[in-house]
Amino acid sequence: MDTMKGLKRTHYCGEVLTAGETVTVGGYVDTVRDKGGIIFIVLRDRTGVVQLTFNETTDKEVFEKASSCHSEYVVMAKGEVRPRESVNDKIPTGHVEIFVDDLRILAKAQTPPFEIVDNTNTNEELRLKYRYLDLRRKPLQDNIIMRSKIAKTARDYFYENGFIEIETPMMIKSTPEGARDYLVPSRVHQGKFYALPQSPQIYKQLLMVSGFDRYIQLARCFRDEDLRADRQPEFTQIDLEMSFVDVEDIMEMGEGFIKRLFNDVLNVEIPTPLPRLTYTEAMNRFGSDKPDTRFGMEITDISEIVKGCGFGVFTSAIEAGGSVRVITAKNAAGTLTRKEIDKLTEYVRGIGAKGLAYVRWVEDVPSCSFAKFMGEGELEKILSAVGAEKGDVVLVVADKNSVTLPTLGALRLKVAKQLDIIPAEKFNFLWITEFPFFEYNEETNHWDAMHHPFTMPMDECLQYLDTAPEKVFAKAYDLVLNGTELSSGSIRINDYELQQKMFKALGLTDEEIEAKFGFLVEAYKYGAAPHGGMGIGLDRLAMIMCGADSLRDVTAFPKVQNASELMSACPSPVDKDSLDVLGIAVTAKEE
RNA sequence: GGCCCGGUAGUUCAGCUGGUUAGAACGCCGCCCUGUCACGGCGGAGGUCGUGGGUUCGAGUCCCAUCCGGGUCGCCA
Repeated sequence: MDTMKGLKRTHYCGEVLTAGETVTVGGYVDTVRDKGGIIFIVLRDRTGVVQLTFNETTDKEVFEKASSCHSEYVVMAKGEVRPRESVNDKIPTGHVEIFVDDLRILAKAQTPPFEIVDNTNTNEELRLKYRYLDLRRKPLQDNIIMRSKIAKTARDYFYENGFIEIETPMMIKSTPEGARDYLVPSRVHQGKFYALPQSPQIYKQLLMVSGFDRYIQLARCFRDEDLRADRQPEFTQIDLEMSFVDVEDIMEMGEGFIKRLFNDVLNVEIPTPLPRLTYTEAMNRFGSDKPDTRFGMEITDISEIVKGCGFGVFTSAIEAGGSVRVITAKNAAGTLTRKEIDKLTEYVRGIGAKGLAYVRWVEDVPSCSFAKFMGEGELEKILSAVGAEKGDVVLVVADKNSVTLPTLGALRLKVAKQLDIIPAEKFNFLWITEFPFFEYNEETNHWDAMHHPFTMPMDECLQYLDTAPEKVFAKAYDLVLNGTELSSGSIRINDYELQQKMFKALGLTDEEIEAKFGFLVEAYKYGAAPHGGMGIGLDRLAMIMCGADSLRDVTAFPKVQNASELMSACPSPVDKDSLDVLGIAVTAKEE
């Protein structure tokens, strides 16, 4: 093994080099092409690749060393840049090569368990076990580098707008509401626990009480809930809070950031102001509070048309206060065969609907699952109301609104994916505004806060707080990108009396308020400017900007579905002494 | 916790209604080759078929259980 004594790197592999200069590069051996009397080594670092050339007759010793190199060896090479005899147009450095006169093998490498190539189809499980090798691959390196650019742009933008970066604690008081907390046992206070923050919510509000006015943090957040492709148990939020502001001010700041970010990082122009939908409109048109607006297939309410028809499933849903709604999949009759529609029916049953009616218009006479209940001309009326034509498939759900809308919303996405009508290159941003403040919990029979309990109701709704919770809407706004919830924010209650009233409306007793949020409500007694903020999901933002399908592709060391990390095999048991110190006994079955 | 999909050389896969010695490609090893760049040529090694049971004369293949991974529903104020 060699040392790098006497060598100092002068260039990265991906840099465009000028013929004639002498350069020193370092990197990983990508491929060795041994032609006999001449050897080509492709050297790779995070910036790209460059070809090293060795000639047997020029320097036997260097040549021998080159021939002993294998994939993934770590080497440094010094030599003269020369134009190539045959140019490779496929790579940026393809017109030159480095004719090496000093080669150092700094580290040998075992053959990796999978090839380090850009387009791998190696099982992700194996790649995650050897994550450090997977991260050598260019697509992942590019993602991680783009994520870094996003973080830098966030800091640049918010610093320029007068924000102050402040770190809030990672070990905080557990407030067992919403998502499950990750708990950290205390050695000093046996039997007591810290929680890892689900977000810095309370602390950033307190920073406003303290008068910092504008706060920003790239905040690590933790939620002990099951994973999804777009959900990791630990994640990062671009978390901000501002004082002396109302809804418009924060949305404006958020939009400015998005515009700047996409321009700086992707060179994409995002037109502002971003489109807005109220929550109610989003639900009615798209069946979702995070609609993907890159395609149409909006929901139509046909209750008025079918309310007198002979189909009991429709009429009874309407009579019970629900509705009959449809989505129309254009030119889908070919893809959505009877068999496929049966699958969709199974799917909607799985998410709470009782069934799925359909019209599949493939022949001159549409085939309709409820045709025998339709009177003269009724089906035609429905089809014309929803703008259906030959070749289309109309999917119908009848139920209470809390079922029809989300079901059709989910169906809309599923069908669009099946039909492959979602344009991948679009970035459709959308604000969702005017969220209902309360959500009726049918299990507990009381009203829960839909956002969090510190959210300010809209000014004109304050009068209904005691009398009609369903009429209260919140100063809350979500930012949606291509059907993914990117950001969530609100104006907070800065008035002590009002906060007390909200807690009461949510059914919290004085004791509960004191135990959970005592220090926070106490703080508001000492005066706080009107304030609000938002938290932008950095991981999801990076995922979409990289065109990745999973957060794992933009997270250096991600967790898998059961929340373990395959490389280090955590979580793991700890020895008995460690538990004894904490006063903890494990009663659950060991894995 | 429920449902669906997957697990066969280092990797990606094939392997029929159960039937000789489980194949291919890439990778790896050896030899040859002075302009390759998906280098090429010749030769070679490499398999507890995720694991444990069961059915059978015989199991990669059928059955049961279990582990691991992915997706999804629940969950995510």
